[in-house]
Amino acid sequence: MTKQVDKVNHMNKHISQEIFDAIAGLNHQMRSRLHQAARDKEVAVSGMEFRALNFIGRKPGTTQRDLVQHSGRDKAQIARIINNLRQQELVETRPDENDKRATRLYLSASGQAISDDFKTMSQQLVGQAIEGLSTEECQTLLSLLARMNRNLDGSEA
Amino acid sequence: MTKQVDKVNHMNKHISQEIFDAIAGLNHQMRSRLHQAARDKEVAVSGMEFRALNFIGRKPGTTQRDLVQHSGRDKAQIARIINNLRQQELVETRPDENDKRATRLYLSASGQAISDDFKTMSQQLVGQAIEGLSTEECQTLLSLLARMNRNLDGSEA
DNA sequence: TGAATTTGGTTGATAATGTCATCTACATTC
DNA sequence: GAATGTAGATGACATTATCAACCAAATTCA
Repeated sequence: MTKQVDKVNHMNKHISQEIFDAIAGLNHQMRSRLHQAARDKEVAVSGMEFRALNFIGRKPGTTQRDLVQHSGRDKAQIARIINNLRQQELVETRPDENDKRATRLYLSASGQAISDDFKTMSQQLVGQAIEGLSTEECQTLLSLLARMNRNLDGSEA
Repeated sequence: MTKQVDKVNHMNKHISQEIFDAIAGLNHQMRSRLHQAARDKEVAVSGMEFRALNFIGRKPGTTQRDLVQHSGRDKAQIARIINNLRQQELVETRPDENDKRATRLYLSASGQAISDDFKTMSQQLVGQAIEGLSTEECQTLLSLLARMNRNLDGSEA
């Protein structure tokens, strides 16, 4: 394992730099375009809020805790995002039966609508980014990214 | 070309979503760890400042304009970053001979040192992320990311 | 040449994102 | 039942990003 790392590091010092830059650049591009698209469509939800909506849409009944775990963000940030969404009545909450501390999260109808809207936008965006890439290449990309994410997730105590 | 996009979109609607999430997640992980590492080492330079240092190191004599173009960031942000770096005496500036508006940017000795320091950190970080990936896989990853970046760069007027 | 426009860079205002520490109420452990 | 852990809320703050308005030098072109 460590041997592998050394080998890679030794072979291409500059590649890590480029990978870092490439990811940062892509992320920024995607964010700012999504932001722009949202403004154009006058959707009053910002990036992280959208991602939270999406997550809740995929997993109705999740908790903030789950969101924190999945996103890696600070719980304070998540709490505020959820609070915003709740005030805009895009998510509804129900207390957990078993654990009175936790609140379970669901999309409201308008939340669902916005989530769908935004999903379409982000699909178009990513679609544009992966224009010319074959399905296999997308799969490869995704699996590589996933592995990297796992490497980083696992490492920190 | 368009046929290709449609095909991909049709085949895997959810993949774009996952790619988006994966990139955002990776970016966040890398940023926050780099930030942490910087704090630990008591390097008083933050993420974007570091990237600017790096860029200037790679291309001595660049201008803010180049940085804006390369990074895709707002010129106001770049201006402030450069200003900070200049105040910390990490970059030096010389007026452009031909164009009296422009100022050319160079690393000072301490700027160079910090840049090197930071480069090592980010290499370790990315090294950790790509642990277990073969050199070929890294190359593939990088070329896919680069293609995506190009797709997005080219598209917006 | 001189007016109009563009371009490199600066500044102010403000929004979005992220981090840390502290606090509460409930849950779990022992 | 006391100690400890966990879900979430809140205050304070730093970083990152965007937009608009601005100045001065450069370029265009009438």
